[in-house]
Amino acid sequence: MQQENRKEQIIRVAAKLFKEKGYSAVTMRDLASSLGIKAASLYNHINSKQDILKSIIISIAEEFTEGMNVIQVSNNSSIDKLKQIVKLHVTISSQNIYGMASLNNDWMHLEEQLEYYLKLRYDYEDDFRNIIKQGIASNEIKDEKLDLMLFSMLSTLRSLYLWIPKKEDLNPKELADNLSNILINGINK
Amino acid sequence: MQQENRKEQIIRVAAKLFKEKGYSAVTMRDLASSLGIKAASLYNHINSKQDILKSIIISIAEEFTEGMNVIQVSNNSSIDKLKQIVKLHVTISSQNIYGMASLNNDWMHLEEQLEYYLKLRYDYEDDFRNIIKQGIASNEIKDEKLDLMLFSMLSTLRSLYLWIPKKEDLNPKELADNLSNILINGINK
DNA sequence: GTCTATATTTTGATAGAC
DNA sequence: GTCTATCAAAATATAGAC
Repeated sequence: MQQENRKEQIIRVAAKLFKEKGYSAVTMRDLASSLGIKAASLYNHINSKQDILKSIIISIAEEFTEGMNVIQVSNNSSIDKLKQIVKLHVTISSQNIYGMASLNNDWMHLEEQLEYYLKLRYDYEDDFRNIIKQGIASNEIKDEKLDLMLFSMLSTLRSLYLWIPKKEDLNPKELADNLSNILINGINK
Repeated sequence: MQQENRKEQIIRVAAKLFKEKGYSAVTMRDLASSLGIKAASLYNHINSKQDILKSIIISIAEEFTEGMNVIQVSNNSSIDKLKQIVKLHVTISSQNIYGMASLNNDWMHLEEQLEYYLKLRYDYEDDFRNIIKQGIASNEIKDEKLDLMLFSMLSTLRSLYLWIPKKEDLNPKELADNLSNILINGINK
């Protein structure tokens, strides 16, 4: 396990505070105070508050993009690709509980990187939609309300960061399996 | 249709801005500017920024509570109660697109009303969970992963405010029916 | 690498004229 | 009901000592 330097520590603690109150409501004094130093000292390690947000969001967004690229080129069925997507979200969310909050709620405060972020996001949704579409074409998935199915699955997956921390004894693989089952087969007996 | 007075207009426009940037990032000057007046003039109609947030969130939270109370006392099957919950979310979300953003993302900035809000929220989730539980007991719903089923449905329903605006020609009843079908029966063919 | 001191802007909110 | 003027506090960030 690699050692965490001060900059990484600042970003990690910032992400935690951003999850609790949102990016805009967290001050550099709040952040410094959480680290036991003065606000001015932060600037020896980071360029700006903006820059912290960028570090948090962009790295996670790129993880999703890379994960989706791997899934796309696999030769699995559409349903299996969906299961891989669920696993991707569970894995990344488990490892970035705090960062996922910023990704979901504070992306609009990105400035120079906003356009880049939005492109990654739209491309991801397009890839997701196309996998469902292929599943409809191959008769694996119901041929109705494509966008609504996408929205429903994506909403649940994007909210995982809120739910995972409430279940301490969570096995990521088991969660992914159970969640896949619910999303694909519903709750009906 | 009742006429909107200035206070109601302020709250409505504030909710829209809060959805775009979050409560903390919207200044009273932003809000005033959107209304074509000066920030100081706002205070002839409202007490504080806090008070605007409270007005937005609490009224919607109480709508959910009232809706859930009606559903609970009905004599419907558990599956039908779940369908009513879906309809409740679609209806309230359709009519409060902007307010739903604050309810979901800015509730932590409530101050005096925070405790009250959290009570409404927890009670709502408990009622929702109990309806699923009854469905399991009556053999309507799969007997597995109660909390995960609850989380999955609630995540989708709470995100409706993000999705509804993208579909202009939306019929709330049809949306509720289609969404119920997806949540209950899944996407599998 | 952290501190004190400080510059500059921006914030929510009030007083009082019209 | 809106304005101008203003306050006091809080914000991000920098300079320079240690």
